[in-house]
Amino acid sequence: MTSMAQYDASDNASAEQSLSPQASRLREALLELVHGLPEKGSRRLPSERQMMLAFSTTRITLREALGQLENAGRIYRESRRGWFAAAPRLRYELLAGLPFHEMVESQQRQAMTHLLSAETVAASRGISQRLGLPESAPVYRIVRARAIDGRRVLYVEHHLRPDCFPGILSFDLEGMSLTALYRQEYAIRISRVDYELGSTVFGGPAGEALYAAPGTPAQRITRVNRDQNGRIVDCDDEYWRHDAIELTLSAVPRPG
Amino acid sequence: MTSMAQYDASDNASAEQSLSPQASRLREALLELVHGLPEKGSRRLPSERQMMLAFSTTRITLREALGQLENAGRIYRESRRGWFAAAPRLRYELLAGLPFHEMVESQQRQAMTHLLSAETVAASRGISQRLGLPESAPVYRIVRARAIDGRRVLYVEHHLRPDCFPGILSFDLEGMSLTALYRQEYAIRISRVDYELGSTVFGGPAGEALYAAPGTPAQRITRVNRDQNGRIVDCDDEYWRHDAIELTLSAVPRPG
DNA sequence: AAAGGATCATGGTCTAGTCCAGATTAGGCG
DNA sequence: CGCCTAATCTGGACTAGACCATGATCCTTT
Repeated sequence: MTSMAQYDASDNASAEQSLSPQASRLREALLELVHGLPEKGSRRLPSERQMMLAFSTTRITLREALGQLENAGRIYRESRRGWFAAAPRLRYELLAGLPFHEMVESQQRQAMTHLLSAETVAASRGISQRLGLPESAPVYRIVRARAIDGRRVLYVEHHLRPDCFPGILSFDLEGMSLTALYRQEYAIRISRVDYELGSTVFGGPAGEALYAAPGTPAQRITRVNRDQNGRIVDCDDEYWRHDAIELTLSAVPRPG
Repeated sequence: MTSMAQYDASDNASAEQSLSPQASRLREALLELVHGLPEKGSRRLPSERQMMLAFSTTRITLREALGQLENAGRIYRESRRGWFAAAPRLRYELLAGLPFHEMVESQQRQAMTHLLSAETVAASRGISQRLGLPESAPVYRIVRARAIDGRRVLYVEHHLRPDCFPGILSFDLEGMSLTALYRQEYAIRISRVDYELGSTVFGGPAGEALYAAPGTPAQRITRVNRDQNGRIVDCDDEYWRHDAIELTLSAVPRPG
């Protein structure tokens, strides 16, 4: 209880109390280190070899402790680049329907979008099913990486029905929000969403785009969007660095 | 792509493709092993030492691979007991408002609840804030562990406002759903919920109750419940084995 | 000043062990 | 047949290294 008081600043009394007693010394030391980092500027931890010497342990043991703190979302790593202290989580209100930039900036943080690709592709089986199209039908695919305060935390793949958004690929997809484009250029507004949330790991393009080491935990958020007429217009697959978000949701349960 | 085709049966084209090339051999072999396990009966993997010999590698390397599959939710471990192949995830429809047993049984699986404790305690700071009570005010705390098909996957702590549910601790809290009790005995129905979802790790009572090794990834679901008059009546903290669930949600976004 | 290349540091991967505590199991005893 | 104990097995924790590919940096060359 005492040793873990700072392990998680939040008030969850029951998880995250006393992890294994042996390694706790190391984790505590690491958390102290994390807390000692400046708010602004480099949130980078010393190199593994430095820390290993400083705490007089081995690399394996150190990495074990780092991995647990990574799972807890207190620190993260960029592949082959080092370990960093995690920033406070972004609060992602699922039903607010806010574009990424507005959501981020409303929390006094800086948002940035990188367009990775925007092209017409043949729909995979899963995508075609979700969009209600025949397999291999042409769809627009827009892939973006999004950053908060300079750190890439989200990899998104959008798949759009081309019949709903003809020629959308020629717009400025890096600067504008898709939902704004939908509304302004196509008079389509998202009025129903089906979410699916689950945990996975990074790997492949998503991992590379976010500099995430393979096997790192990730939060998957899949969405199917319908317009005001109930027609499915697009779907998207989001892969978040799991330490970067906290999802919130306020609603009326169905059966009441 | 090819090697990872079976790595995740779902259709996420972009994450989880090619993890590190060296360890991929090991992961593939482990996944084959997992797929070779019987649907019914023991889903247990061989001991680490056996696998290490079978794949002619070291324990450290093997455990690294196991850890990545654990993060991906393909396998899980019970502390000091061994590794097991994960079952398909339970679909948890957040807004369905279904009691645990109904949710589980509607998916042709077997539910079980273990009452760990039910008592009056002084509210911690966080709990009192969430319930709108002064700090250290008495509250009912009900702690339960819940299992699907015999495996404990959920640790829940409920905190109830005693003024809303006088004497509720003397009911059968193991066999009945709380929401059913609320409705039948107190004429209270939950008509608004505030969710908060995030990733953490197991440790402390939650970890022990689920046999989860410390540092294992967990899915936290926190909820504050209001009755038909908008009054906060209780809140709960759920800690799920992250491989055991997939959250779904279908709703109308706010601004449209 | 920009481009290119060489060097160095870092994390990623892996080997080969040891010791320990908790969980399981097989016996033995009442 | 049930209870208890002792032996065994298992994962948890840790030591002490090594090699490699990539990322970062600095320095030269153009």
